[in-house]
Amino acid sequence: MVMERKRTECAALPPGWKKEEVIRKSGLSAGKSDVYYYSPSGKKFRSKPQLSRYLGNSVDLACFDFRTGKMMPGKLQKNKQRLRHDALSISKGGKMDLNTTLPIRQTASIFKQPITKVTTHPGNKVKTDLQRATEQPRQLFWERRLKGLRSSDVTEEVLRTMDLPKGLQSVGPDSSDDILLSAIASALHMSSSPITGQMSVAAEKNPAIWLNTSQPLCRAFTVTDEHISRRCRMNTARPKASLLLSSEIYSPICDM
DNA sequence: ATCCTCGGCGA
DNA sequence: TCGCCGAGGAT
Repeated sequence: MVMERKRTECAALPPGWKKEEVIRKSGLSAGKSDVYYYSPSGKKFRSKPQLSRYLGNSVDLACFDFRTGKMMPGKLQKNKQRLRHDALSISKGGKMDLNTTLPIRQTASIFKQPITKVTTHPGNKVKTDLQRATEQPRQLFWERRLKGLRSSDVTEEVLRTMDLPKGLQSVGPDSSDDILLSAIASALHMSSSPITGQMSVAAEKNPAIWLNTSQPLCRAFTVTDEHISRRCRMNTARPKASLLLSSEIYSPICDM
């Protein structure tokens, strides 16, 4: 007979996290117990440091008691954040777990090593630049993977694709309007800085070298007063909440 | 290969 | 004593 073990939802952690307590049944430590936690994706955690590393700053475990699974106010113990090899977070299903803390190598490597993030390096222009040190590397033309993606509403019907204004022109290989649309929509979401398109003239001739990966694959464009006034007139005609994503963010594009 | 379990080290 | 994690055995 197989002993079923209860994994109980842990209220102190984000939804989906389960806790399990296993009693040791033999050996010198018989009668003692081990506590494990399971992420929503099924990855097993067997210590507080391991859990802390995984959740990062999104959850403050300072007063979290690993054994009981409850927050214990007034229990401010030290919580050092060592980086060790279980940073490689492929879960049981073979899928990469989401929400892993940043400075950790997520790509496959025969060496299970964390990334040492150097943010202070006098004399080195690049690494001293906080913007660049924080920025994740991006694949050139990564937008191509967005090809074919369509938005849909709750009834699963594919919504009308948005038309791009003639002023926007694509740059790079495999240039098509649907990729460009996805790229711009993505850029608006991901970046807090202005979307300008590819400013460098060289990017048009040799995008593989001159491409600015934080900008969408389109030529530099300008928005005129004419665009904006037309935009305002369209406002009242737009159907409400037709997109799951924020229509406010998309609106400058779809009707311009 | 992964998973489970208990030993054993260090705080 | 307890938390953490290595490592051997199980699967």
